[in-house]
Amino acid sequence: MDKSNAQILEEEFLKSYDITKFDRPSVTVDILLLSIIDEETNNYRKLPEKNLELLLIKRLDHPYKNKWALPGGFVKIYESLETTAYRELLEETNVSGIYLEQLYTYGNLKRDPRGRIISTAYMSLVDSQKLTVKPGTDSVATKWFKVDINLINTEKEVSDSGIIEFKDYELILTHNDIILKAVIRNVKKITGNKVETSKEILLNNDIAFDHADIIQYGIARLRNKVEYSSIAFNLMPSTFTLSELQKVYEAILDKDLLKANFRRKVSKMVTETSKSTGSNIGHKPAKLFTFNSNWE
Amino acid sequence: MDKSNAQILEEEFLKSYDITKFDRPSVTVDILLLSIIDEETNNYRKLPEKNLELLLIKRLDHPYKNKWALPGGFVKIYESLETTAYRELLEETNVSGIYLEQLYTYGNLKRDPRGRIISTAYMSLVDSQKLTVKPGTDSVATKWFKVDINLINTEKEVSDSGIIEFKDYELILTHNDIILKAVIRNVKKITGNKVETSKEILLNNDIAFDHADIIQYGIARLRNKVEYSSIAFNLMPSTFTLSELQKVYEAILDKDLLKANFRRKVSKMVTETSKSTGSNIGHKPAKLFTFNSNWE
DNA sequence: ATAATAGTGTCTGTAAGACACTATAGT
DNA sequence: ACTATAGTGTCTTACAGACACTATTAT
Repeated sequence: MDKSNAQILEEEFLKSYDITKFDRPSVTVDILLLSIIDEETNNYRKLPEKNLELLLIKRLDHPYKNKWALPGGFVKIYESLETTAYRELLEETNVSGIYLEQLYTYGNLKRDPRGRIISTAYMSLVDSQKLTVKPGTDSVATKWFKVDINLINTEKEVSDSGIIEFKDYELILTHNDIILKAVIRNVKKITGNKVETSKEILLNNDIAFDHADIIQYGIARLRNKVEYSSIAFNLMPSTFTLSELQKVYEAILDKDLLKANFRRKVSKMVTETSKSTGSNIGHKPAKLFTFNSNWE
Repeated sequence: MDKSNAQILEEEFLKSYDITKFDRPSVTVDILLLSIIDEETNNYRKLPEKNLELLLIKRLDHPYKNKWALPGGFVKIYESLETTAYRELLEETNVSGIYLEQLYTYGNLKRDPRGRIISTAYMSLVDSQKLTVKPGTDSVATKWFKVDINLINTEKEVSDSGIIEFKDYELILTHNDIILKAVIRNVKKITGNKVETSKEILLNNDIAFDHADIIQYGIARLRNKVEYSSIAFNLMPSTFTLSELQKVYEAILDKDLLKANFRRKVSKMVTETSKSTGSNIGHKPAKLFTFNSNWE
């Protein structure tokens, strides 16, 4: 009886509560869609190099007209954030059920000139073989860009009040002749016991909004996660050779790995199949593996 | 000339663009404010036990009237997410400049009965000695709860389509006689190469909204981060003994650590001072240390 | 034979975990 | 003497990194 009374009171409260009367921001979702794409090779016996690539859309309208942006859009009132992300992904790639992970929510006041817009960034990974919109054959406005991020400068300032460290990363996105560049500064401020980090875009000509920041953050997360999780398998087809897997790791980490060590590292995450790669490849065939879903 | 033309076009576009005409969600910030609080002890020569505690507010209004909730509030149109978080922290604790880290953004449709409300959760860590509102002397509606999270059940279902794993965590929050309990199920679905995770609240009587979920997520993040970062020092005063530091690690991780191993692990993160703990403590005095801001 | 990939064995150094031991203050 | 904390030394195991070596296929 008491409880049902409380329920009635709550219902009455909610009936008279009009949330729309408060001034509030808009919310969007931006998606860092990543894939591994093979480089062309003319040597039949050489394995193709693999690159980490990212989907960008050329903006046809203001603001940031003609600049390149992450796919994304407004969160509808009847959609969860994930639903919005999956809807955008389906619109851009025609694939569903792919890997999706929330990255970070960007809420600075001036990040969008249209007004107060908060954006939750997601990272999505897809095996390029599943893409119906193949790289190269896509529309004018949607292109896959090879991603390069390099640490180009570090500075350290020591003072009485603490330490300030800068790490400047150069982000280079390439699609044929189109080259987009940005420099993102990561700031680490140490005062007493407290470590504070912040970011700043030092240079950016062609990447819309704060998307250069999102890209750098997402790639850093991927590089970190690939070292201890099975996240890279989201970029692989259902069967693959260990060399292919290694090239994916190398594309993500942007460094060469030693074969023997790599194989030891992934050994528990993969299962050997009875099949091997076909013939006419000019070298020893390799065993095909699948992801070991019993890992961990 | 061309550029200024484009600028004029952009300005015109923005002038006619009214973002408020779209239906949109509201945004709040919720804060997981954590501190380490000493247990009372009657033995003068024993060091006090330390507990990880969390600030909750008893809701005086609907919805979830009389339930306990994380401090938080609506993001004002002129505030960044961080600004909102710091404002809320200042209101609750009267301390500024403390550690703050974004956790996750919760955007499910039904998470708040008042309407469509998206919430970005932050985790904040504070040295309890800095708190002006001391635990115990606080207002009726604001209390510090000891946090316990235990894995109480795991299940694994293997089928043709993949593997589903459940991990059920029991969350217990205690403040004197007040005991709040919830059970949060973490689901891991493995299909092919893809690993998908989701969460579900199985049982929850006294914790408002989806805050039990946020608490479990934040504590998991803290437990993870304490192993490889200097995050725990945000909970320490400017000088401390290694035993005190160890007790903080033990409170966070909820397990005992071996002294020699612990000291090796933190050795590079601390700097020895010339001072030691005072006298009349019934045992050998300990050296005082500070955080080594040159670490990493 | 040569070019290319496939696959394995072993050494070294570092770090984590377990455990045993010594030292010191106050009653 | 006893209680409690402070502080160090060493053994084992596991794992990451470097490197050397063998095997197989197509031209």
